[in-house]
Amino acid sequence: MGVTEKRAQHKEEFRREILDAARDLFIKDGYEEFSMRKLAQKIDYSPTTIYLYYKNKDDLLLAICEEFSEQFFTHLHQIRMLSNDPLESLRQALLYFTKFWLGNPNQFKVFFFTKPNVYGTKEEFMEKDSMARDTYLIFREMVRDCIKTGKLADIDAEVLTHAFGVIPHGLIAMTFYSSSFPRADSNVVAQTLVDGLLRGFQR
Amino acid sequence: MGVTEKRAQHKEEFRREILDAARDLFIKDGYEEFSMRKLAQKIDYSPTTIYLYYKNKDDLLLAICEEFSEQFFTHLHQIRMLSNDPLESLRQALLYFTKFWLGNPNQFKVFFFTKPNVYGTKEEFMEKDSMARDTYLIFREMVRDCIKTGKLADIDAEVLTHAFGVIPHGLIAMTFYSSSFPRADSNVVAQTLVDGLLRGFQR
DNA sequence: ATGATAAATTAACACTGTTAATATATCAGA
DNA sequence: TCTGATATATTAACAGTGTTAATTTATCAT
Repeated sequence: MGVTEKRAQHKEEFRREILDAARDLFIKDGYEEFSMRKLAQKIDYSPTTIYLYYKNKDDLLLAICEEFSEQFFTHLHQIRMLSNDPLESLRQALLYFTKFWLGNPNQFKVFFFTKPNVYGTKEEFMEKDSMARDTYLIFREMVRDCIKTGKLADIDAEVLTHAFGVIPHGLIAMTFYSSSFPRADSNVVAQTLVDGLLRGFQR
Repeated sequence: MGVTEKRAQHKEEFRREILDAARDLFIKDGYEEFSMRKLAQKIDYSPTTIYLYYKNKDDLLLAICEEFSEQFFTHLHQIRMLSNDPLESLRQALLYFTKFWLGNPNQFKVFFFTKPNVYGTKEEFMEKDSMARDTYLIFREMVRDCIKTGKLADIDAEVLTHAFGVIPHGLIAMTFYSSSFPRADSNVVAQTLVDGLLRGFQR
């Protein structure tokens, strides 16, 4: 192995090391606690060193998001394959997301509440290849499956996808951000909402 | 008028002046741009002067929230009085919130996405008298109206209130925070969601 | 005019993400 | 092994945040 290759490999290893530390810090101490300086301290390097491996904070957060998106995609894929009832698949997908994010609030925060958004604009998200985009696309396909097979009302698929997305999104956002406002048990509300909405859109 | 009263009055006037400037800065330049230092500059005082009139940033934000909550409460009250159909009232209330917040994203942000929450914990919110609490209570009452009159399924009122709250909440949060992800027209989705959910919960 | 009180200010602290300039380590070729 | 180049890491700095303590300035009754 040439020296340039060895260098490249080492660089890749270090990138991973930083990413792992970042994910740990993120999950353990939370989004609010995360900072480049704290990450630097954790990996025993100066804060600026990180910038040699990741363009900036967003770049690092994006890498974390992509890791999780891979999980999402794989899971949705399985759900879709395992059942012949597209309505049941969609229900499971919705409950999967709510359950996952209820258990990983910080991950939810990076994903949806980073300013500016880690995935850029709506257009950039759709143009650039990413696991997050693939996840969105397969989710939309699951909604389309329901419409095509006549399980759901023939409403515009984009609208319906968006509408269903609101459920886990709103629920988690409410649970973790709007903690002042009275709330019932999140899991119960999730079940109720998913059931209610699927019933409401059935034709 | 005694001098102490004049002083007190002046103090109250100044509090208002700060509040007005704060609201302006907030609505115009947005939540992210708002800072105590910028507010101070706007009213031509030093940053620390504000602290003589408001305990801290949260205290100031709370005051803004209460102003808006008064609007909410009044509006919900009207809606409830004007119609005999509780289901229609609830529908209007939900659309009112979505519409209001779509037009006032920054207000939504203070309300639900301030860390720590301006209204404190769930318990503090329910114990302490506030316009926000009154708004929540009347909204819950509207949900109860629907259940009592048999318009909605007999599900726990807290759960149902929470579930309905998720709709405007999730929709706005998605629109303004998760701007990377593909979205259909927010107003269309709002209509679709409210209709769908009300249908799903009808008995 | 003096002394007390109220009001406003300056200085400071401990943070944040990020850049430019600088120092240190690594390694190929002479 | 010494030199020069390159890659890597560090320090110093900027402009910003909310907030507190100490200090100055203004107001007003005696």
